[in-house]
Amino acid sequence: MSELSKAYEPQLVEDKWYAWWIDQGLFEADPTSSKPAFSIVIPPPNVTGVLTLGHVLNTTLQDILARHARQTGHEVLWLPGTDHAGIATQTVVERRLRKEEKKTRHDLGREEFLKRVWEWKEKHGGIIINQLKKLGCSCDWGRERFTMDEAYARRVQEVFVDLHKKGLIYRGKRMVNWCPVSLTALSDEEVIPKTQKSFFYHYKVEIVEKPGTFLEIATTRPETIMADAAVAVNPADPRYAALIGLHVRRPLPTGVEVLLPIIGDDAVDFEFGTGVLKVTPAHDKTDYEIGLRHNLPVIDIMNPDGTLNDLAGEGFSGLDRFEARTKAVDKLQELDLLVKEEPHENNVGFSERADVPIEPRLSEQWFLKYPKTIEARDAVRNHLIRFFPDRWEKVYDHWLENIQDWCISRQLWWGHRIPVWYPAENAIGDASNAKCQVESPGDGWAQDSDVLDTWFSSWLWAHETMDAPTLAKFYPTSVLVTGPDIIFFWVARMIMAGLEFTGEVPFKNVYFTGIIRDKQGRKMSKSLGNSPDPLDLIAKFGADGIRFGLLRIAPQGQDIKFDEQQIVEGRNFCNKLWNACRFRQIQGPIDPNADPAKHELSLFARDLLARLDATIQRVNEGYDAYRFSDIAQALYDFVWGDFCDRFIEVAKADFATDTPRRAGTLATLDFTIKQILRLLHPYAPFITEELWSGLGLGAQSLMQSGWPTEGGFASDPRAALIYETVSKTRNLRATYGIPGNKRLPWQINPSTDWLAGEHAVLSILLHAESITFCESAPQGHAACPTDIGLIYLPLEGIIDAATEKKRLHGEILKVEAEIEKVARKLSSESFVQNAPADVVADHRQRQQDWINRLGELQQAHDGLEG
RNA sequence: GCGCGAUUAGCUCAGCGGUAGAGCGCUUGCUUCACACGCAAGAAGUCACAGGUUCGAACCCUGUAUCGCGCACCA
Repeated sequence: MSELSKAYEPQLVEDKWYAWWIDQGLFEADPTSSKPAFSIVIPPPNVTGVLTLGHVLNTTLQDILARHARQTGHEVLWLPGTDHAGIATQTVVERRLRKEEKKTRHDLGREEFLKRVWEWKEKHGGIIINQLKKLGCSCDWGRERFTMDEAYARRVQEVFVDLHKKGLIYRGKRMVNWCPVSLTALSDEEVIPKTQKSFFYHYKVEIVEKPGTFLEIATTRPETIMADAAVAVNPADPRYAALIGLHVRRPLPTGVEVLLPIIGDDAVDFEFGTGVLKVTPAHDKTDYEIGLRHNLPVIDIMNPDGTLNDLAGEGFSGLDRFEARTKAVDKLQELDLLVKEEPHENNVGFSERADVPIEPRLSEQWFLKYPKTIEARDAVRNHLIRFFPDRWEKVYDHWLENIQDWCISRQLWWGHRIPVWYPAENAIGDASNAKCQVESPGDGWAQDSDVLDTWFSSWLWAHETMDAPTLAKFYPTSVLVTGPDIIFFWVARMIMAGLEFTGEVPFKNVYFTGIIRDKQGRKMSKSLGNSPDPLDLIAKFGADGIRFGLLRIAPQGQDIKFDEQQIVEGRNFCNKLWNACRFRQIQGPIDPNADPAKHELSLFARDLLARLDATIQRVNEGYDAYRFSDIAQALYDFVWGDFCDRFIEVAKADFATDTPRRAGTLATLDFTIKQILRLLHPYAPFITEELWSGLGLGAQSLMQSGWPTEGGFASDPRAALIYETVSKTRNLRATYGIPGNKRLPWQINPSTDWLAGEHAVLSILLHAESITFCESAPQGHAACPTDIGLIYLPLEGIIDAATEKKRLHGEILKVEAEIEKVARKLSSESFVQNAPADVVADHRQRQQDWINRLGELQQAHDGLEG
């Protein structure tokens, strides 16, 4: 083959290999295969979304698992697809419509609007999928699914009908979380509490039966005074208990006299505020419940869009809720009822999508009483499903323990229409004569106008994306890789759905990724503009660079502070590997079947192969424990440190002249490169495939070449002694400002008998002009004690005696400190008596080694003049 | 309020009972025939704080502080 280029250029090879993999059908899952199954369903990204770093992390992890599974002999299904993302997608299309045509969805009508959304989906739906391909994802694309595919959508509706039949789905008038911007109900999980700096407004109301006596009330929402139906105190509160049964005058709206009863209710905390609570059943969840207990009227003063209606009275009607708040305060001031405004921090629920405070609102919605909650809890508690990291088990359990019914209807158009039919258009919402079935009962029947929560379709994703043979082979899936932010939205619900509709858990393991943050620790977000475009990064550094770089800093379940530098390092690592292979290529033809065991090997080769074994073991352990950054680090250390920095450098000695070691060293290189490429392939699929092919290691894809097993090589500690010695001599050079490229005449008085055999290697590593072995200290030389003996350099013209004395003195101080440390430990009776014998022996040995070294240094030091 | 994470070199993070580590950055020297996306050497840390367990603690236990994240009806 042609010679490799000087630097790895990912742009030139990535597309080619991806097309080839597809062409070879390597990502296709065969349900009839006899191999053990390994399966993952992708967490479906929003159909109109674009790739974020979060996706990169998430899908790279899945790709690593999928490729690793293929290499270890599994039949792999990685099932891709997208989610219709109800609110998100509808909002995008509506915004566009407003901008470009100055129209609302109501101007178009339901049918026409949905046509537009589908058009939008067709246009933008493929973007993220293509981006995943750029990343190298090995999904079985022929099985791509969409949550609104015809068959899938039908199943969603069938599931609704089924649960309705079982009595788990019901329609009810409840307090729900209402988003005044999206104009729909939301589930509790879609409400994000945010701490707000607001005000506590204290105002007073007169007690009707005791003119001139006032009660002081503290509220954060004075704009709802007009909807108050009572004033509540705790019956156990001595300050107010006697007032229960009396009445107060409601200050707003002005112009009408409304008397509110003073009621007693345990829900009132008398420590909080003034201990007097204004009860607003229409606009607060707690107040609604109090209202139910006391039979209070529900006075709804708000329109769906958050403006006030006519019941709010003159001057408030039509105002936005926040304008109304200011105005209500002014009004109280005018009436001389405002006592004070106090700065106050409180938690306000925000709509996840629209990012505005939600309104608690009484409304008719469809609710689901979750099925299989007990079984779902047990499945995780008894480790039928394992969470990685396991701390999420507690979070999951706690949520299920306190689970509330799920509001599943949405007042949107984009989504799965609720399969409930009413006898006439004007009867919509009246459950009394409704029919719950997928098909229309016939002419004259009108379908419920609402759609289902998006998660009511995605909770079926693990099984409804598969046909019968696929289910038989690949379900339950092996592992789910997702973010902990959707543990309730998706993970928990999928477990319940799996148990309810398949009788099995949907997956065996769940790996929760961390969340990617910027350098300052903030979440990536569009508005902050701190979210780099992964496509730019791929273009700049290659898909392998971003994959490896990101994975190396993504420890299990810990949030990740993103820094482009990490991607640079990933790219550099790829280039390092590339050049190591290039070095090998320059030495001559490669033997794809090289077997180092068949050769006489240098001690360095044996040491390298032992380290390769250790690396294989580290990597395997990493996969078992889902410790992905450990795997990346193990490979980085081995490739860069053991292979390049050490072995390739000593190998140069074997290639400089035609030595008997040459064949063994070549075989070791070939074998090790082969194993490295296999081990690294899941993390860096493109470059490894390119090298595999380029070096002629196999005609088949690397993906099909199996997984390395440990070769059982024993390490050779002599290698480390040489490497350390070389380090010492380089330090010597640095101390005297002797450039690395200056050749030096070394003399060595060896302390071992095997050193002479390594003459050529030492010559290269020490960058020697000559190396001679001696048996005693030569005249006029400085001595450097090392693990393999005393090494000498001439003083004349190279070493300055005074500087060398100083350097040695520095070393002596360090060694003395070490001796002191070990001695202190060994002098402790209790340590010697209680510590395990081998630990004590270890310390003794260390002490002896340091003492010996000290002696040598002392001698070298004292032997110098000056 | 309850729960969960984090706190180790300037930065990003490993290490989780037996001599404090890596990469980047920094300083210095190298166009040494794979790689300057590189090589080599070096400086740099009372492992947040206080107690405890242990022969021995960055690591285990108990508190405290700071930051972050969940959960909870506190108006």
